[in-house]
Amino acid sequence: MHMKTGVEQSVYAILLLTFLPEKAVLPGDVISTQLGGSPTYFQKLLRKLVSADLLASVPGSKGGFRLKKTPEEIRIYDVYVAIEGKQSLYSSSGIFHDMLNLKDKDICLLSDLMEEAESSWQSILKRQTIATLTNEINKKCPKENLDMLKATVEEKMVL
Amino acid sequence: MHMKTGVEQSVYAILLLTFLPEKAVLPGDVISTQLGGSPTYFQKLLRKLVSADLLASVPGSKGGFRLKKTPEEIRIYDVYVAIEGKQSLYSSSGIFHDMLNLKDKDICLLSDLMEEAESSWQSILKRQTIATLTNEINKKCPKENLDMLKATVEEKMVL
DNA sequence: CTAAACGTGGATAATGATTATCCATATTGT
DNA sequence: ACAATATGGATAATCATTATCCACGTTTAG
Repeated sequence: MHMKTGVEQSVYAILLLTFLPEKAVLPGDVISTQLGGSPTYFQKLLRKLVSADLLASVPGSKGGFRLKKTPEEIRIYDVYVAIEGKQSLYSSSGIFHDMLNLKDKDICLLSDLMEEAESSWQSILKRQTIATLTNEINKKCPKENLDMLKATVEEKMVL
Repeated sequence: MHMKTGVEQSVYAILLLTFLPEKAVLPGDVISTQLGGSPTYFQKLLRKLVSADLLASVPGSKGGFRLKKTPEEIRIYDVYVAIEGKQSLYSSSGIFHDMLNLKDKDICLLSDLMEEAESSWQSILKRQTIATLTNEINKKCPKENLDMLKATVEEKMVL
């Protein structure tokens, strides 16, 4: 049981896009080379973020991706759902049914507990947004490195 | 990201063992046929539960498994850890480091949030024990089926 | 109007984790 | 001694995740 690395990659990709000025756009290749993952898989991730309405995409030459919502509106939970889907962490395999020879196939002793645990987990992920992460960047990393990153984004962006 | 089915199987295996009288023991094969999983894999699961000190095992003819703790002492969380291990749901892939060219490889914007979410999730799983599940059995399943299960256990147990 | 740069979508392969099987060994009861 | 059982290791099968490739549509530049 482990969270997909795609969630982390997506969060940082979105973070990168927060440095774009209004209406500018960043090509997928630039994003993936900056973050260092596989370029083709990154396109798939970005695609999911577009489907989830977190990013907007512009096709064609001078195309790329930009935020569709403000950093304040994008919760970490939204990114998680965009990549992992809405399926819950736990789902009964029907073993309780087998053990007791029950007629009702959906009875499960654990489901209530697991749902409660998961929603407790989710509530934390709903509390923080991309905006809160950008605030923490300054505390966690030297200004120098951050400025270098911003410079790269401004250099590579289009429009 | 999905919980292993082994966790659910283990919980129900333990539940089954709560029906054993003191000092009696149930062979692994009986457990797996009653729950309907793969027998050999079930042995592996039971093994992990023994290592985690939740079950005691008796080798040899007339051997098998029994609880090593009372149902009140076995938290769902303990079963989870026994099967899935102590590794956390999230672990940074170091992508933040790559993105910003940092020297310190362990900086990650998400780790605090994820740890908080996970510990919130765990706290729910620590609240309920096998004993609380046995209490709920009576509400969720007809007495008839439960009695049949208990009869089977008494028939198949040894010692 | 053509070419180049980009995103889209589908098919499919590579990788890795989980589940399952097999076998040799040790231990206990009859 | 033999049968039944747990143990532990090696390994295979299965499945989800990650990665690659290619054909296609759209936009911009020349």
